[in-house]
Amino acid sequence: MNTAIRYIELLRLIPRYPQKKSLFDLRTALAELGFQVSDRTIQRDLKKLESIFGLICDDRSIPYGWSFAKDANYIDLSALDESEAMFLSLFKEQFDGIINLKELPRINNLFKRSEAIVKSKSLKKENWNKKIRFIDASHRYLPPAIDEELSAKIIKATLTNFQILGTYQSRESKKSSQHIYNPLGIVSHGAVKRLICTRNKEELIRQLPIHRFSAVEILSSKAFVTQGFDLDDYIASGFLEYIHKKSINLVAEFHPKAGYHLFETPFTKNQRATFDSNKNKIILKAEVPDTEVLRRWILSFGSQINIRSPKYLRNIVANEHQEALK
Amino acid sequence: MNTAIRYIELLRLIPRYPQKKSLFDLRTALAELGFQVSDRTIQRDLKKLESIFGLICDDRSIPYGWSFAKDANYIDLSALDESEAMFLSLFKEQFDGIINLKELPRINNLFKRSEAIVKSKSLKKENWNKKIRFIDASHRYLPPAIDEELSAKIIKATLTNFQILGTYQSRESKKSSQHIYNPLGIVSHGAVKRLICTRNKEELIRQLPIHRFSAVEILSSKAFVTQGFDLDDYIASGFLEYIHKKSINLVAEFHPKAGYHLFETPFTKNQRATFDSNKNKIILKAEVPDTEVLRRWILSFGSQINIRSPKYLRNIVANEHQEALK
DNA sequence: TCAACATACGACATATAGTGTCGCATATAA
DNA sequence: TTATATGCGACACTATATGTCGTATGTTGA
Repeated sequence: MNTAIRYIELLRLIPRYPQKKSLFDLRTALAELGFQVSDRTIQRDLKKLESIFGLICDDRSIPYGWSFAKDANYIDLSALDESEAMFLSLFKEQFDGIINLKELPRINNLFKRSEAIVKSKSLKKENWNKKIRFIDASHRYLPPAIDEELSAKIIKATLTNFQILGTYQSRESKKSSQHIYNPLGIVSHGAVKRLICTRNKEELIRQLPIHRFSAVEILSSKAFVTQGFDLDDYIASGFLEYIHKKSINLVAEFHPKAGYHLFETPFTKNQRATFDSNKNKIILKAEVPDTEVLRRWILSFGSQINIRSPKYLRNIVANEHQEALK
Repeated sequence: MNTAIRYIELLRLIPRYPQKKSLFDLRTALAELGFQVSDRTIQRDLKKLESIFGLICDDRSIPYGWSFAKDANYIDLSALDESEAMFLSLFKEQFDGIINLKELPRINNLFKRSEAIVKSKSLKKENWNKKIRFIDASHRYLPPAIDEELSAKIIKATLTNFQILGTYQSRESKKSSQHIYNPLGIVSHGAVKRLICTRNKEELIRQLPIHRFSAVEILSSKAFVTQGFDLDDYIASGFLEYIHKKSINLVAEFHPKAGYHLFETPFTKNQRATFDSNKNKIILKAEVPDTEVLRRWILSFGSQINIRSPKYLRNIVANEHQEALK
C-alpha cells in the first residue's frame, strides 16, 4: 500500500522531457515526503513504471536521468515544473473572471498548485512573479455574480434535455416569477451566460441571462424541443448580438499609427491590409458581418478611421459622431 | 505492482462529488481495463485510498457511492466526467489561438482527453456539442504568428536572467539587425507579447514584440539588470499603453439601453451606477486611470454616452467626434 | 411485514510482491 | 590511475495483497 502511493508520488516528481531528474534527486524528494527507502528500491520502481507510464531513461551518462515522454498518456501525473507553473498562474491571471474555475476544478487545482510553486522561495528570490504581466487590450467588465450550483443545474438540464422549474427576475419588472422552461442551449457572451429556452408550452424562444435566476430545480420530465432549432443558426440570425447585415465588404482607411497593428494581429483571416504611401494611410479590406460589435470597433478608433465602403455604414458612423456632439 | 497501477486506474474512475460510483460500477470498469479482481479487493482498495486521496464514501444507502472530495489535493486524478469534458473542449475552442497550448502541455493533455469524450457516441447522440457556444463581446484580433521555440527561449532567458543574442526586425526598417539584449520582463498585451529589455550596455529600455524576432540564442552571460527597474512601475508609467492621467473621477451618462449592463457586469469594482428616472439616463461614477483603452471604450459607445466629468476628457471626446466628421 | 436477495466487512490461509543487503561491474571525476 | 559514485543481479526475509467464507446488515418487492 505504502508502495503504491510511493509510486504515485514518484511519478509526480518526474519532470517532462527534456528535463530530467537523477536517482539522487528523486530519492531526496521522496525522503522529504516521508518515503525513506533504499536506492535500490527506487531503481526498481522506475524500471517497473517505465513502460507503463511512458518514462524515458537517459542512460547516455551516469547518473541516469528520468523523465516523462512528451506524449505520454499519463503526462498529467508528471511533475509541475517551474516554467509551466509560471505560465499557468499567468494564464489564470489573464482569464480569471472570464472563465468559471468552479466549472473546471481540474484546471483550478492546477492553478492552485502553480501558485504554490510560483510563490515558493526559490522563485521569489529570482523575482519570477515580477517578470511577466498581462495587460488588457480592451476594457474588461467584471463578471456578474453567479450562484455556482444554480448555474451547474441549468447547464446539466440543458445537456441532458430535462425541463427546469426556475424563478427568474426579468430586466424590466422588479418582481420575479416562476415558470417551467425547456432549455435549448447556452450561449456565453462576454462575461454573461444566457440560457436559450422556451417557456413551458410556448413557442417563443427566449434568452435569459443565467445570473438573473434566483432558484432552479431540474424536473424529471423531458424538455420539449423546438422542432428544427439549431443553436448556430439562432446565433447567426442575430437575436443575441444584433447582426445588421450578414456580410459586407468593408473598406476602411487608418492613420498609420492606429492601423499598423493590422499587419501583425489581423482583423480577420480574409483581411487585405495595404499601405498607401501617397495618402500616408493604411487601407483595410475585409468581408465581415455588419454587427454591433463591428460598429463599436469602428467608433472606438474615433478620428483615426475613415470608412470608405459600404456607404450606408459610413453614413451611420458619421451620424453617430454628429449625434454624439450634441 | 499490478496493484499499484490498479490503484491509479481506480482513482481515475472515481468521479468528483456530488457524483458517485458504486462498487459494481467500479468493478465493471476495472474489469474492462483488464483488472479482474474480487469485489472484496476493490472494497479494500477504496478503504485504503480513502484517507490518503480524500475520497468520500456515501454510506447512507447501500450500495455505497464513492467520489472524490471537491477540494481533494489529488483531484487531478479523478475521472473526467462528461460535463467537465464538455466545458474543457468549449473552453479550448474559445481560447485556441490566444493561449499557447505548447506552453501548457498538461492543459493540452486535458483537452485531448476531453475531446475524446465529447466525440464519443453517447454525447454525439445527445448533441451536447451543439448546445453550448461562445460569442465574443468585443472584436478579437487574430494572434501574430509566433515561433514557439523562439518564444520559449526568450521567456526562459527572462526568467533566469540570461542575456539573449537576438535578430530583430524593427517596425520602421525593413532590414533586421542582431544585438545582445538584457531581458527585464515580458508583457502580454492583447494578442501581442513584448520583451521589455535593454540592448547590450545601453540604458534605454525597449519594448520589442516577440514575434518580430527571427532568431534567438540564450547566452551564458548573466543579464545586466537596470538598477531599480520594476515591471509594474514601468507599466504604470504608461510606456506600453498610453496612460494620460493616473486617476480621474469619471462621471458618464448612458442611454438606459446601452448602460443597463453596468448593473450586472460592472465597469470597475469601485463603480457607482444609478438610474436617473427624471432624465431617463444611467449615471456611472468611477475612479479610473485615463488611458487609451478608456478613451476607446468611451468612443465605442458613440452617441449613447455623455461624459460629464472631467471636463477636459469631455472636450477631447467631443473634439474626436468633430475630427471624425471631417 | 417478511422472505429473498444484495451488499459490506471481519477473519484466515495462502500467494505474491516488495525490501534491504551485499557484491560486482562499470562509469565518472580528480 | 585511483577513489568514488552509480547501476544492477541475486538472495533471504518481510510485508502486503488476495480469494474465500461466514455473518451481519440493508434493500426490495410481493
